[in-house]
Amino acid sequence: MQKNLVIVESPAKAKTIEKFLGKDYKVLSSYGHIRDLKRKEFSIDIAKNFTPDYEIPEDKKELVEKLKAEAKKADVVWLASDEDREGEAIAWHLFEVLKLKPEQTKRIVFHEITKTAILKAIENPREIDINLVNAQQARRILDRIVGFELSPVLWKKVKPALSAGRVQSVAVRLIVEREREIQAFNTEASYRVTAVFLVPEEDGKTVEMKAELARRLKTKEEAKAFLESCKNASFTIEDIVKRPVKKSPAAPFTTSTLQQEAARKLGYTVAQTMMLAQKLYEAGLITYMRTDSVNLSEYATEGSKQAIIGMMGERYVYSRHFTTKTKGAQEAHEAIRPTYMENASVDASAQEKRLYDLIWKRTIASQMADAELEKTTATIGISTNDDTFTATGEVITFDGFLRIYKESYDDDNEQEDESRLLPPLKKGQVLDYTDIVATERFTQRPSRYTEASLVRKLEELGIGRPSTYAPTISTIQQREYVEKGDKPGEERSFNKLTLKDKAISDETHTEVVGAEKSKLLPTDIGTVVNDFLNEYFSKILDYNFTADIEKKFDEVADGDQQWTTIMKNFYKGFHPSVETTLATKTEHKVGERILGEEPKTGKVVSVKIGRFGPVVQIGSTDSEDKPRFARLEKGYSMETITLEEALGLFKLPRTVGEYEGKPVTIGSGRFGPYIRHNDTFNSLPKGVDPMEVSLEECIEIINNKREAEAKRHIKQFAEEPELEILNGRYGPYIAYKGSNYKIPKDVVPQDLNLKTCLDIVKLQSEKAATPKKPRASKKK
DNA sequence: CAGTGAGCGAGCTTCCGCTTGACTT
Repeated sequence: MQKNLVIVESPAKAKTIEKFLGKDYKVLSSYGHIRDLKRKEFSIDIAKNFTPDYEIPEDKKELVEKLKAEAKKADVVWLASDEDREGEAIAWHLFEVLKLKPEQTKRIVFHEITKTAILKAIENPREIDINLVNAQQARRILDRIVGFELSPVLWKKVKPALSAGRVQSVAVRLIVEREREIQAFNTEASYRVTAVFLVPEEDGKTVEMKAELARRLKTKEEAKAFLESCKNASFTIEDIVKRPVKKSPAAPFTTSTLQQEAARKLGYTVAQTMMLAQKLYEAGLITYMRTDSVNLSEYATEGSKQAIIGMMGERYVYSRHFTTKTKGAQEAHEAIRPTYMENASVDASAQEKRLYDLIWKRTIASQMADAELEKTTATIGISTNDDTFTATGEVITFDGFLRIYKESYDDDNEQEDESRLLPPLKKGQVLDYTDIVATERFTQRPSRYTEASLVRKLEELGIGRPSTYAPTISTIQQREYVEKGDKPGEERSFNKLTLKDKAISDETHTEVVGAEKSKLLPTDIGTVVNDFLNEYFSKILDYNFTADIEKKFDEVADGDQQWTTIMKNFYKGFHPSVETTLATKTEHKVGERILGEEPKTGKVVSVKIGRFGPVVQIGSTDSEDKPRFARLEKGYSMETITLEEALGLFKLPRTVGEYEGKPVTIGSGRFGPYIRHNDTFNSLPKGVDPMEVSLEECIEIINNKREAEAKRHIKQFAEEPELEILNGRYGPYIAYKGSNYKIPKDVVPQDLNLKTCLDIVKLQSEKAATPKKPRASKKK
């Protein structure tokens, strides 16, 4: 007979807690929410005060049955989900679904998973906070209304299977607007002047010292005049200022900052980071990885302190308590930190190790002393004018936390290295120069978002939660609103004036600027959808929408406001805009652009979003003959394509000749240009121009493919024609009755006989045949 | 993967936030 049942959200947490609580407690996990609005239906009865229609999803039914059975057996059920809006709702759904009785149910919360914290929580149970639950219901229902009313508008007006939502649509807006800012950006040039002075040292040698003119010069004439004035000038040190500077460590990791630093320092995508962190968490090596809190438990600060003293001594310790500044943070967990601070490294995969190392260092550094630096600024006067040069140097007098960890920034490569030391200088000292250079510099356009910098921006706006940053980024890419890609830089020439040996030289140099790798770029579809939503649903796309509505959810949580009132007010404004948008008949399709006329026929040439993406169309539907279509190939965008380029897309398919009595044609399909011959399709390799490719080249490609196809079949057995050894993308494998089986590495596939093949099949199908319920999601 | 698309027609697509699986031929 079980006395106590404790339910938490995560199974890893359950395992740990069970150890602390002993025999009288059974600890199970709910695996997050156990009930939600129906997946495929609207599930909200607007007329009945927004009554939600909840259901237990298919893949949760077995679990819920188990929880029900265990709850029945227990005297007391402790609902120990997280202490935030979602956690409270999970507790409430459990209470409802498991049909718990109030007198047998206790709601408890704890912020750290230690024995004392949990025992303390058990001593201080409370009841479910229905206001907090209602705030969650309001959040959930509002998101469903927005998503399920807006998306169908897009299906009708733009393209089927698109989506819109409170979070994803704003994420897309950020990316589209950044792209527009970049297009509209005007660079301004100015001249930056640097000088190299010679400073004599005590031993008679001289060292070079770099200095920069305190202001920038606007024009080439101005720069030239300035250098001219320096020709016969003398340079004197007018002032030397030394001042101490302190640097403090960054706060411990939250989900968002971990994603950013792992991207900058380790090159991980946000999804990768989360996957590795999950592994570390499940292995008990780090605390929970989805958090917006920078708080460390006392256990962690104490552990850090001991580790720092042990490694570096007392002087390096400085206990700090960080507080969250993030909008809408709910702080149900600790910051992300190592479970045990004494573990400087762990036994895990190479990638996991690197992530752990980052987390360990960041945590330790957050509990370390400030770094102390001495910054020296020398001002150098010019005898012939009022301008001054400044030389700066920096020395670290005490490394403090920098000994362990230095935070990275997105524009690190742009930053000048100031960590150099100035040579010994005296006030009044006169210096010679070796050269003075005026270089033309340009203002920089904003840079495109990376996955991680988009996460940072979303968090700053209070949009999205730690558990959704990675999924949101994947959604907007799946919908093809955004794609990750590179932008080549542009060549730009700049002017450089050098004063050396009392002569001024004038040179033009070139540089490549603005090259970007793995950035988020808006697609045509993303741009069209964004502009459409922004025009008709500007309120939802407003960067402050989430923050404003969150304030109202907080009022609900505090009991100052009915959740249904919030919904009524929102719906009153929102729903009519959906109705009118649907009713609005427009002459042109959303995003359509007329390019001109086809010279031969005079038919209208336009670009628009078709059923399968952006297309060029010649002719209209109301004319007698059907319009012709061509996909927009990569490299073209609806906003910039010209009439000539658009017409060029209709040059395919073209016939290049005949081979084996059958025509060879070049076409352009969903996956790029291809050669069609005798009902076979052969992709054209990259770099081959589909307009220029010759018949001979095509024949070679066709034959190569045939050869590869022939090599695909390694072996087959007369006794069992259904079994084949094939060569695939991942090497040789066995294909048998519609399934594929891996061939062990130490086996030469040619040497396999039928029996060993069947053994492999048998072995692997047994392994795979863990009798789990079939996956709910079906693939098309 | 599959190389399509103005209308005969049915039915489908979609949100955000909480969790971890089952897949890697």
